[in-house]
Amino acid sequence: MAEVRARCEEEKLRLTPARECVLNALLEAHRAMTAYELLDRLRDEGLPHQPPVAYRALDFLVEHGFAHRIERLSAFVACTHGSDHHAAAFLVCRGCRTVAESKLPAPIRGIEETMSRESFTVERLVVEAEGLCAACAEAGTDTP
Amino acid sequence: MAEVRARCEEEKLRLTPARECVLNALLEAHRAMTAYELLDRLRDEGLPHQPPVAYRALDFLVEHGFAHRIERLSAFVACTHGSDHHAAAFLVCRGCRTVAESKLPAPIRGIEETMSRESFTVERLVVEAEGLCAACAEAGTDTP
DNA sequence: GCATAATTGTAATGTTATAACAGTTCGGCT
DNA sequence: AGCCGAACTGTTATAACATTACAATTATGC
Ligand SMILES: [Zn+2]
Ligand SMILES: [Zn+2]
Ligand SMILES: [Zn+2]
Ligand SMILES: [Zn+2]
Repeated sequence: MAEVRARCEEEKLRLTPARECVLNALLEAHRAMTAYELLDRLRDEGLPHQPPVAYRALDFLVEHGFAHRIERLSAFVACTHGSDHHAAAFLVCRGCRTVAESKLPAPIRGIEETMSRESFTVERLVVEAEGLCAACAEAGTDTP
Repeated sequence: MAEVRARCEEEKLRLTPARECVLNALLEAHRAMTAYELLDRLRDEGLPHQPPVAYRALDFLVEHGFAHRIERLSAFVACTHGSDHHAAAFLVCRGCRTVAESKLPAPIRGIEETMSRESFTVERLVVEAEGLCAACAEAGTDTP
């Protein structure tokens, strides 16, 4: 959080109350949260809590690399790697919705050939592995 | 479509009218369609058209590998590779919503180490590249 | 034929996301 | 200090996507 504040100072970004509240919630949760869960948090903090408030804060956080959207969950997590808008892969537990973030250093074999064959311009790459984390696999969340 | 009918015969799957109508729509479209677009199609064909009809047909088609869900679009495409429930990567054009499917032969470098470190069990892998297809890049869909 | 499992029909509801627009605050400029 | 335009906020309304629940029907194996 201190890191984030520093980066905002440095890059002249405005970390307004709603944005800070949303980021704090994500940092504390250590798991993916939906926009509406974040709205609840905003309400608890006495901040305005109509849907656009959360979505605007999330747009800001995602745009500047402080958070990521998890497509599989229609939900959001705090970024666990400092650097700006990097490509990443996510391990998404369907049991507890925790998300582990892994840097994505290498291009993905199999996709580049199709890309070049179709001359497709990639702007964003989504890589999400859905499954069970160690704790949920142990607990048998799949076959209760 | 003939192929699909053959596989259903072989595996004793019931390709009911709603399921067939939805699959036909997807095969003809050559692009991702939402559940509600498919409901319109069902209505046009005189079939029932409440949301669960489309979602149930799509569940069937996805489960048996005849279609894929594109998370980025909350939409669905027909599978362009015959074999059953294979991993795949998708090139998703944000201009025209066409989707190119690429087989995903190799594991993704960078994600396995995190997987094993966290002892995470992967059940499904989502790989979607969002960008512009050649036609849309040409047409300048991004800066109109 | 009869039990069972799979599928269908339908209403109601829940969840996720955006459009639109008036008002306010911020930062740079003169 | 006063003004401008850009960024941001507050709010209402609505669009788009998805599921629950339950009764009714149809297929399949014995
Ligand atoms: Zn990150
Ligand atoms: Zn878990
Ligand atoms: Zn496929
Ligand atoms: Zn296109």
